[in-house]
Amino acid sequence: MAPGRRERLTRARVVDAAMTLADDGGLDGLSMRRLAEHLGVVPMALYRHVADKHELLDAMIDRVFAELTDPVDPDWARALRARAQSMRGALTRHPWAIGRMETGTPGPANLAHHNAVMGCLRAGARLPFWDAVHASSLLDSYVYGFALQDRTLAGDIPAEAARRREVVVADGPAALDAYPYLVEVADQLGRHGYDFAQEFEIGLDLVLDAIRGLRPVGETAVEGAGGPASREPGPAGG
Amino acid sequence: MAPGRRERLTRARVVDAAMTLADDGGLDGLSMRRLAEHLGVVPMALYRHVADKHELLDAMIDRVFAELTDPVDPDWARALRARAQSMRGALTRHPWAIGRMETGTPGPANLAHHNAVMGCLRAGARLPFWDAVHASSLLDSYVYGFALQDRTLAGDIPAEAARRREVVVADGPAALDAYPYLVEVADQLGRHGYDFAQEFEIGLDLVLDAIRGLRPVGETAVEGAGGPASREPGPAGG
DNA sequence: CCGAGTTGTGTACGGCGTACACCTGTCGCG
DNA sequence: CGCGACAGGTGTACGCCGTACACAACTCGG
Repeated sequence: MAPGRRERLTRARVVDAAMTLADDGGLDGLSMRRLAEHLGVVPMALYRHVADKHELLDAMIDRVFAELTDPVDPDWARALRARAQSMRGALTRHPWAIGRMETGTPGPANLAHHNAVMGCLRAGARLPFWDAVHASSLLDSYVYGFALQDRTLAGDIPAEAARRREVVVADGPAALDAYPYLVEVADQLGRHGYDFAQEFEIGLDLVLDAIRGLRPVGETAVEGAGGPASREPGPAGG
Repeated sequence: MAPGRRERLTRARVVDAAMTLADDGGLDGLSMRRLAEHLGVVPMALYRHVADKHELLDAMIDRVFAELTDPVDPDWARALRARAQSMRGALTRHPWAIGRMETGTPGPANLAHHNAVMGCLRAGARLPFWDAVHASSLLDSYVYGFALQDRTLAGDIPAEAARRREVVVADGPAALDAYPYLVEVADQLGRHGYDFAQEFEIGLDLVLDAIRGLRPVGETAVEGAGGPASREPGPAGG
């Protein structure tokens, strides 16, 4: 075997392999020992490159943020839409990430993303500071929340609808009458299917419209719009 | 010691204790062994009342759904608002639940909740079936997503803002220029504080307004509004 | 009072994260 | 070329974890 019969371990290689393992097998399937084996190395070797499992997870999260596209669209709404879509894509590829996106120490890609969103809202949409905060909160909440639901129900929806129906029925003979609206949902979804991507778009449109509604109508331009500058008091006193 | 010198173990008692442990200490702090000790019992005793840890978690989740209030307000928007607020309250009390609300087999309280929401939208707001689905998806996504962010940032916001600023600065001397909008956020939040409850209300209003916008204006009543009945094709062929 | 079934116990196994001491391969420098 | 230092990989070990399995003790209908 030539010089270095095995590729030297790197922090990057460790994080890469960890993401691969998590992508198929979930976070439960990711153990330091399995990760080490996957890399052809003894478990403790990993600790030369990450402080502990927690730090590894933080690094993985920032990798997810790093996958987000950075659109240059001058239309702020289109740019936000692209960011939201790219976030949903990343969270669909890495469902294990959802519960931890805003946990732990934020990495640089995380910071860059949130900075860019605020930039869209402040400089692009010309929103006053606190309106931009509200908009950012609403948008993030929607995207994260949607991904959260998407994640679990992402499988075969007609089958899942049928299964849910079984659950309801198992609850007792009168259950079908107790949950009439759920029965309708199960029936319709079973019949017509359900496209998460399209559902996401519909909600995203509603959210973006709501953000548009924050803009003072007839606003034209000028005034501190080029950069950050607060103009109003906070929403409350903490 | 009288008959049964120690209260008999019950599934309910097990789930209760598990929620207490999870409420302070998070899911990581909840182990079958600690739970058993907390109940003054040997670990394996728990397995007479829950099949395994997974089933225990499912039961805990349905307990969270069971905490939701069931408002009787005839105004559908007020009812939805109350439900959303009560969901946020429950998720704030039990932050460990957020990532698992829609995972695993849904329990009866879960079913009842979603059935009630669809009921509000179909019978109350008189939305066509697919609009009700969109509205439900949007509302749930917002509430879950908000809770997800709330959970991690729930601490002392000014301190957190300062910490974030440190993180940014640590990134390099030019970082403050690289993330101007984040710096603004950190400064403003540090100065004025941040009230999650109020932020939630603001976003919730926007979401409810958006849902109101789904209603055909001038709609008056009648037609299948009293109960489920599909009127349109699905959003896509899934 | 007894026998059966339910409920709690003891022991044990394999897997986990990781502390700590050790070996080894690599490279700068004389 | 030789060697010393040091970063990077290893081996062993500890204390947790979830839980399978066989057994003991309590409860209760007959």
